[in-house]
Amino acid sequence: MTPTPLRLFNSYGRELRTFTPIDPGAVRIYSCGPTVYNYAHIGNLRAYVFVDTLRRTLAWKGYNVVHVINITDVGHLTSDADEGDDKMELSAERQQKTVWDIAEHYTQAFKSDLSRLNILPPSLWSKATDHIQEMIDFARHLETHGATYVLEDGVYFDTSKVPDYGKLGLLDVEGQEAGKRVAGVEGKRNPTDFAVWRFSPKDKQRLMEWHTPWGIGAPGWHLECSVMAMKYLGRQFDIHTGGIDHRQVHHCNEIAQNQAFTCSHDTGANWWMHNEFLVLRNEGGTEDEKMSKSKGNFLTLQTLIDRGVHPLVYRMFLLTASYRSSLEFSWDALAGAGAHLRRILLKIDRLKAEVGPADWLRVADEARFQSGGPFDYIRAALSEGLSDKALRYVADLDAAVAEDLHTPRALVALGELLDDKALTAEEQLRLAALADLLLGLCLLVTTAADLAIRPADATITEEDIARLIQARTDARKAKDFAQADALRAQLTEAGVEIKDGPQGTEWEWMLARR
RNA sequence: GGCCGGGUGGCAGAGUGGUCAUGCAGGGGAUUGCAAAUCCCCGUACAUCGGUUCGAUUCCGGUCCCGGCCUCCA
Repeated sequence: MTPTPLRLFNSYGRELRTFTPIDPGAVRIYSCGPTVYNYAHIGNLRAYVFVDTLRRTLAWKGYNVVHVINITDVGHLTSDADEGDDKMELSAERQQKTVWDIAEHYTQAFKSDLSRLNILPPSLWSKATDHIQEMIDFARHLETHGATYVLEDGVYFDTSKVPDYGKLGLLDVEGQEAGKRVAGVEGKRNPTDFAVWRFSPKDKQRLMEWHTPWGIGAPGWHLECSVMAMKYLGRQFDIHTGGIDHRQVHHCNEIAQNQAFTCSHDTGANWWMHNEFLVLRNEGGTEDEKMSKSKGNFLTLQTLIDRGVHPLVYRMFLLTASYRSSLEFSWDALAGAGAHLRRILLKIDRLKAEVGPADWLRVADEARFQSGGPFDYIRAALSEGLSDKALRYVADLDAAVAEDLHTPRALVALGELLDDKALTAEEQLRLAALADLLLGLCLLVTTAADLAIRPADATITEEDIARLIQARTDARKAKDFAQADALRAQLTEAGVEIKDGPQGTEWEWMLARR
């Protein structure tokens, strides 16, 4: 099998480029993480499934990966007009907790979401508040390079001091009208200038503030990423990821800070990659809208689970689209992904029964416990003895992800190989395990039955279900099919699906369908 | 207002200058007491109007509609 060279879309320049790491020993990745003042919504989580696909693809291609995700636990202002309150503080006040409790709670919730989605943990989590000293030092450094100036309410970055400001976002700096949507800050030299440090109001102590050479206040939110990425990954690393909304502002500003810091044209990362949004249709309307924490129109992973949707079904749903296309959320589409995944798992259940236990099957599971190592040895173990025909599917999978992480194509390949009668059962199972290295759907360790989870609003008890099923079995024995069908209808009504097999009648919660 | 990106069958979503996406849903059949699962079969979708071309859903231009960013946000 000839591997397809990995090509990744670089937002910086907007082009597909063949990936080559700076250091062949390890690919360094930085991902913008969450601000931990609320639960992550399922749109936020798309960003991390995307990065996970990137990491799996790199591991599949034989690379070591060092991956940093930051936790923003510094409150940033809810808006320019709303000074004094910040998100962390608001959240703390509302819940009568300290900001540290808030940060800890939502950080844990976030990590738990990633784990439920089978996302490989990063090599390092880095918290903004652990890097205050470094942020001050960094800002000072910028100052000595003449890239900042001080205004009444903060230290500002002068974006005219940097070459090509806004190139990543294709910003038309000249054409931007300052304050078009928001009252601009008095005294800014350029509309695109941004705060490196924001001073606290003179008359009010904020819950989170720090002393600096310029005054008391909190770091601007672009600062932390520049500082932490540089600290852990170096002045120039391989890939920086984030949501598409960061392309025009946050990342442009990060790049500007990096360039001013290093006095160079280097942006800080060779690849800047951005995932598109998950969008939600307006209530009753035809217009789509992104999910947004501040707008409150969001769904959490837990909401999905409460409605009987397994987290891996959500992951499956995300994989049906390219990370660079916006994806329309609907319960129908989600149910479709669930039905699809369920069918795949049923097939794999059958294959497992046919093939029986094997050492290579145990190896397949090890990918779940990797945290940055290449998948080479796993691929080797799984690929042993594959026919040419089977190897062509491996090449298909490889080509799919090599083309900018094209998971929809990988799913097509998976569907085809599970259908291909020219393959042996063992080959199909080995190939499914190989595909799962890239997809991360836990195909070999999850069963179709696992997907069916009890919806939070289910009222019937397991005991009642068992009783009804027994009654139906008795009715069937007595050939009272009318009674048997009535009992089935009763169970269906309660959200329970039953099926008669050779081992008797089994039941499952029906997959959530709105 | 400026900049960027879209509009593909019932739904989601690939892709391409000229016979195929795929999945889900739906229809028909086999099988089943009925179902489930499985197997077989089934759909002239490419916003719109012009242009280029032997040929355009795919290239170019106009129009309409939608989204993102310009404010914290994946």
